[in-house]
Amino acid sequence: MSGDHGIASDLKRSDLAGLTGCNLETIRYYEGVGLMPDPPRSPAGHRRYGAAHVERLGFIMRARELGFTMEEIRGLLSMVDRGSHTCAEVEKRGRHHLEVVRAKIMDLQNIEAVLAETIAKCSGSDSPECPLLTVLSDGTVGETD
Amino acid sequence: MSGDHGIASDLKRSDLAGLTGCNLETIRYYEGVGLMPDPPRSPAGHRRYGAAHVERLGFIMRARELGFTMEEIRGLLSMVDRGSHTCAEVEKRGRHHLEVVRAKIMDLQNIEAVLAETIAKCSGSDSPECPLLTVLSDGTVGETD
DNA sequence: GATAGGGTCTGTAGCAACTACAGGATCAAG
DNA sequence: CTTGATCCTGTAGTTGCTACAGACCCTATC
Repeated sequence: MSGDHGIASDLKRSDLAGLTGCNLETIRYYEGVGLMPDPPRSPAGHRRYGAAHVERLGFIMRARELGFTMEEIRGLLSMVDRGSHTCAEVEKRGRHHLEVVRAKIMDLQNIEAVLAETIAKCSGSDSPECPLLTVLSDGTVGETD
Repeated sequence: MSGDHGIASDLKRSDLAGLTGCNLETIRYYEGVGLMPDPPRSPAGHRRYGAAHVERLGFIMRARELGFTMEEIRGLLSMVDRGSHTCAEVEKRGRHHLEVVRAKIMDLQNIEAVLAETIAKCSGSDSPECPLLTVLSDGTVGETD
């Protein structure tokens, strides 16, 4: 029981990438912008990662998958790093992000409705007349005559 | 009846921006990337726009509002410019874009579901225990015990 | 006619969030 | 000991703009 017992230690950058599914270069990028800590180096200067890095990168990747921005992730991580996080604060940020996601969904649903409605009127013929081009040219949506 | 009869001619860049709602700098950007043609210039080199520019910029802006990429818009515009467009081809591209939009909506809806479900379990207390942090740390979604 | 203030011109840098090189050092296998 | 894979660094490219700096120019007022 001396801390690391061989689960994941002394990993190269490619190992970390392989384990997490993260792009190799992205790891370096995350280090550069301060989301990932600068890892210890081998005598020759090669990065060596441990289990903590795997976890932290996993956290970042899952947060990205949920659409959190880098700034939001930076905020969450620094709270956790300082040990100053509370469920209330995390929930607040999560709810804010949820609002953003819902707003994006609504934007896209509006787009989808206009596109679907317009395309439905397309003849699919070789004529240059096209409802979609009309919408783009005139901004006339959903006007049948 | 000599072509332009004063509806919109000899516009400055700021006029075009004001008429269309487009950002001033964005107009120059669209010219730079070839979506908008290089306009005629006044003797001093200032851009002068006409009704055709207003229309084309409107087309571009409406296409952007519908989420078309610059490349897609470039394609649509060059078809129209060449007069080689058919409703069938435009519809095809529209349908492709619609698929992309729908895929984005589904991605976001997945995110929304995970976020909403997770946040619903938050206590909102000052405890450091937080379902959202757990999901981000472990990737455990929707597992109650 | 001079001047003050705006608008316009160009080129360039910045944003998010990566991704992809180039050119060199190093490691691991045979 | 050599070869090829991997690693290192720095930098440029991506998408779609936006914003600035520093130099012009235009218009109105006195």
